[in-house]
Amino acid sequence: MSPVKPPTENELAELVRGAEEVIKTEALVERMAAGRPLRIKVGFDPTAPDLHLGHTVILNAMRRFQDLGHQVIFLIGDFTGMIGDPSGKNVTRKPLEPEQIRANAETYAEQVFKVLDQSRTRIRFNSEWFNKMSAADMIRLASRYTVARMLERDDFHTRYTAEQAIAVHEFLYPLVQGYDSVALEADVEMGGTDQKFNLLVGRHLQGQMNQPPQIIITWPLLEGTDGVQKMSKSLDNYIGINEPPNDMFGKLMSISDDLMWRYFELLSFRPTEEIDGFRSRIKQGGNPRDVKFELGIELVDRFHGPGAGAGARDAFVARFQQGALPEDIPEKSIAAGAEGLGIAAALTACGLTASNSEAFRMIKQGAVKIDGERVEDRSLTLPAGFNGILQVGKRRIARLQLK
RNA sequence: GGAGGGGUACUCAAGCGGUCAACGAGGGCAGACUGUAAAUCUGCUGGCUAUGCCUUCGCAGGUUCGAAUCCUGCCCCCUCCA
Repeated sequence: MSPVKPPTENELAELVRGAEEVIKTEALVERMAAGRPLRIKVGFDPTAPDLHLGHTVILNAMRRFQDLGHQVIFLIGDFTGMIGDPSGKNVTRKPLEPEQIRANAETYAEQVFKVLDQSRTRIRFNSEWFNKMSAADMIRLASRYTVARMLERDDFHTRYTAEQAIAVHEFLYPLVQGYDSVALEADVEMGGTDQKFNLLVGRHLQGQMNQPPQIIITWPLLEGTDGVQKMSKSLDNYIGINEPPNDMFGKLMSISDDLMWRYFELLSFRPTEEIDGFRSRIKQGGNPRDVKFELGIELVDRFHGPGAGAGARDAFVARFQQGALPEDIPEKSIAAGAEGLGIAAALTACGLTASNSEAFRMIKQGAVKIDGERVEDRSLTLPAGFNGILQVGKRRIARLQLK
């Protein structure tokens, strides 16, 4: 590996822009000054290869390190996956089949290299070293930490005081993750703020095993589109990186103005000065929506290629500012007799409502339209041969043809 | 092993023999307002062949004209003691 130049002050500032905490900054500066590529470790869950923008906060940080010449280790916790990160909801998982792990790794690769530099990334699995460990080794590892300190972990502490279950094996999770840093001789480990404890365990173990303790950088958990809770699939407040350009753009447009700045800070690669420029533009009376367009274009371009962002913006403007129907309306064709089909049944058949009951409710609330005309009558029957556009609310649309 | 507390709809949480498809809050959806913003206001939020019927309150039985509510057994969770 070629020598690496120490970062300028500005490079360092951009490197940790938005980071929650660096432990310790001096150590980071010092190690970066050494002139060798650092080993940047970040662990990922083996089961959730469906990435959303929240995951990319840390990918962006990894990319910034790579651009300065450092080496990123994308660690897939296939062994750790057997434990399940103690979040209170997870229980011990069945070990994944090797083929499944390989398939997930490939799915990861497809997605993360939209952000990461492939030439400076190594994908590793922690089963590489843990499968070779004996029970005795594991017990030795467990002896290096105390229960009292384990209970300091925020998550354990909360659950313990809230009288929720903590299984013994969950204590192994931080130890296993920490040991990964030893096995990899990590210089830096990054993770979400919820990972701080685990990352510190890595530092502790490295120190005990005569390695220089890793530097820790924690990143905030990005708020989801609701602006309050962290982005996650289960809360359905996420923006997936594989979502179609128009969906991605639309979701970004619906975030609050406050949240927009947060997204700029953590998701945009624009220099801080440029973002400050946007801020002052709005202070002088600019429409925040236009700045939000810039954010949407940048992110859609990143995941769908240059030009995709502008296309999504144009489609958005046409659809919502000019009231056009979207181009890609799902089409449904249903066989109905001469007597036609009831409106509720039709909506449900098109997947616009979950049940006939819901369809009736939607009609009652004035949410249902046929070819743009509001439906008032719940007993309306679509005649045989009907062909038109059904709508429930603003987003649920389908074209239905009765045969 | 012993004592006590608890399991209710997406989540939290009332209810403790009929008026309970189940209070309330959050979330979600829809309508109004807008920049598809956010905030706010309003409504809805089990299913159906729909002014009625069917299935839901950890699981399985039982008592009763009638049970989420009472009884029996089982499963699971928490606390304290050992």
